[in-house]
Amino acid sequence: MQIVSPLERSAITSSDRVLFEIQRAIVEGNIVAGSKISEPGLARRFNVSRAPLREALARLERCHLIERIPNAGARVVTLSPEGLVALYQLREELEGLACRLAAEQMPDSEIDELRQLLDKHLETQRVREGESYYQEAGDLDFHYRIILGSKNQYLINMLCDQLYYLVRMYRVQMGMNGPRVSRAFDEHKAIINAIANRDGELADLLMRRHIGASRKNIESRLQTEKETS
Amino acid sequence: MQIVSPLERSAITSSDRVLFEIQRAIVEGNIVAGSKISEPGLARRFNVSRAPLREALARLERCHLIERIPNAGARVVTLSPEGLVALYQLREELEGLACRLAAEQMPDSEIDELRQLLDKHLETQRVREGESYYQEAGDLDFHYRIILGSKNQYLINMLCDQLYYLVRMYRVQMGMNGPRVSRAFDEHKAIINAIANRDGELADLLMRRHIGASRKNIESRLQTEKETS
DNA sequence: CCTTTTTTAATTGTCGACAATTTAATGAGG
DNA sequence: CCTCATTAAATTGTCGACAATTAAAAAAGG
Repeated sequence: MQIVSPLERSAITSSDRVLFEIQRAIVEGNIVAGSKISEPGLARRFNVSRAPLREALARLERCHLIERIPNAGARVVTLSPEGLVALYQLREELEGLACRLAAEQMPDSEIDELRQLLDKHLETQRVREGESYYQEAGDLDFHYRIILGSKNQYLINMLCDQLYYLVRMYRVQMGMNGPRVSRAFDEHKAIINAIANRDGELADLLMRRHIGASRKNIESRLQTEKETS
Repeated sequence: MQIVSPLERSAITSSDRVLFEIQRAIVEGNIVAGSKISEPGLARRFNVSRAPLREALARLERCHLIERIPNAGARVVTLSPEGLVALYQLREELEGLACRLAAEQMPDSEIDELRQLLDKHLETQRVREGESYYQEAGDLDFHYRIILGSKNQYLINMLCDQLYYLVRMYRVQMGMNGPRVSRAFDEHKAIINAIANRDGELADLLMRRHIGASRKNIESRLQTEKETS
């Protein structure tokens, strides 16, 4: 089960291909956070000219995975507690809104699909105890579908095509798994129930809490990491 | 009083320059909504090669001012009631959040400045009765400052560097001015008062209403335009 | 030995040309 | 006359090279 973003569906051009490869490398830490990016270096490494590479860099900047300074170059972002808080503040609002809209817009068929998917993930989760990769994939799948269910193109673009790469980066690079998994499943269930009941207000509230809990979970990791340094 | 976005501060490279020119042309309708974009054509028109032009196009896509299809080209976005609603749904959430954060984060000095600015705008408004350009500039200035006051970099980037160009495009192309102006000033006053009182919750609520009213105002214009066609 | 200036190297931004793909035009067939 | 296939034109994507700017290294001065 690959974690594939909506954008990644179709890698048409060679600029797309290199974008996805670099994106993954940054998220997974193969290109380390905070390091400087060399255009000629990356171009050689991924066997493309600088033209498509620069286009990819522009799109990486949009996801906040790199920061560019004119005439000076680009750096991979550095993860920080402040950045994490800022990111999750936004997620709470946006995904709360997504839930409210999804409660109005999602057709019953999509809701059923999402329910089935939750059950399926729960089973594979039991089998593959402790493999955080599958947990993350399942969680992302859940959130993606609700966001898409909002049918708001700007909301979808912001979350799925921009912020979620950073969310994954925070999770992956601080090894998100741990004891919160089973609780997350229950929370997901409650959210989808609220959406099925067309109770947007409740779905909104539950999603905000859900993300808030998730944030605190990562925050504690960032804290312990800080203490041991 | 030019309407200058935070990004526009410094047009370092020639790609920046052409970006701002095209951005303005699209927002003001000099490049008509829905029209196809010709890379060679624009390159000649703005006296640059296609390399910086394409970089500018990539950044225009990020503000949702154009839509690109791989190997097919780019089109200027078309304005629609659905798009407007989706855009303002997001603004309500995001600027509501901005107010809540600003109530915590803005130093008193910034709040005072904003108050003075409001008064100044009110005066120049009385003098230049009916000039919608100054109204818009004043309104944008107000919203920008609150967003910046939130100190949340992702929020700032999304609103000021991405969505606000589209907001302006909707406003400019349907001639926003009209009878809402004086009421907007009162609403602005109430919001800044709530922030000064460090009442984030109230500021949040007031901003949501303020934007909701603004949305309905534009919606009615889009409606009448539809009826006369 | 440290600071400042000059020189060098490297990197970024821009250009023009070519290759690949798509769109438009042309022609053949029904 | 319309539809489909083929060809031609135009547009997009990619490449390598040059110009401009910035960062690093070396040299001069205190």
